[in-house]
Amino acid sequence: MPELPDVETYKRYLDATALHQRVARVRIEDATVLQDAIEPQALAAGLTGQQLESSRRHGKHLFAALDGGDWLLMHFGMTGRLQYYRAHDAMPDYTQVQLDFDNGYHLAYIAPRKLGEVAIIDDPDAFITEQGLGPDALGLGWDAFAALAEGRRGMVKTWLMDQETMAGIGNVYSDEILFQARLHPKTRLPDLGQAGLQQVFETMRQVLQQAIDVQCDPQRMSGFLVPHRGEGEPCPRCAGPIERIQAGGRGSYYCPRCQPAA
DNA sequence: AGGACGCCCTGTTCGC
DNA sequence: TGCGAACAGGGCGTCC
Repeated sequence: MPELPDVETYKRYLDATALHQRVARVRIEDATVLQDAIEPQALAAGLTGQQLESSRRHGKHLFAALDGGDWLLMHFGMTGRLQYYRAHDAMPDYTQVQLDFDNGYHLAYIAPRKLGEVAIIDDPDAFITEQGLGPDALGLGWDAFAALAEGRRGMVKTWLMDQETMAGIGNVYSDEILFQARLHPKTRLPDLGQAGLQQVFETMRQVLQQAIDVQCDPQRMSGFLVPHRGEGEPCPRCAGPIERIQAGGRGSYYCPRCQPAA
């Protein structure tokens, strides 16, 4: 479930571990995550001899600048993550792509369900435009957020999750935002009103920032629905049973007491 | 435009 | 105990 807060946490992890070391070798254990965007040989050639100089995140995408000018692109699908580890430790299970640095350390891109993407691109901004990604959800101000809602009549949940509207929010955090804003998962945008929309905006910012602050550790997310995503789990507000319904084609967890239908 | 649905992908969980 | 179905969910495509 790597969404914006998770990928931001990965970014900080990468920044704290893997920058400014020369890539001595690239291991491609399984090319599925290259998604036909790049040939394995081209990925290896593009990374070997390079250093990761810096990184930036847009929504759920992470980009690392190479000193040669290109960028390493990483998307994590639903199970992807990074692990930086010592020379003699075992390669983590489900490592798909790994960078071996000249200091002996490794950076593993791990994705058990292979739904992510690893590639090399020359320009993140062009990539964002080509993919049709909207602005990063955490970089949005109120005016821009309100403008994105204009004319939209669908569910708030699917709107928040639509990466072309804004980038970064997925199923888990859209549920969380609606839970904390006390809105039913099927609430529609026109039913919000100006005050309701503002409430969603403020809750969105708060939820994303708080998740980042605790490095997405569910055990530290007090008051969050995240650690209670399961039918019959106790609601963190009222202790009533959490329910699951389909909304926007995804399983959606919510508290029927705290989030009554409008 | 919006929404339901299927597919990709595979480890884990659950029901019989 | 074992086996298959359901589920997890980001992203994409299709159809109504």
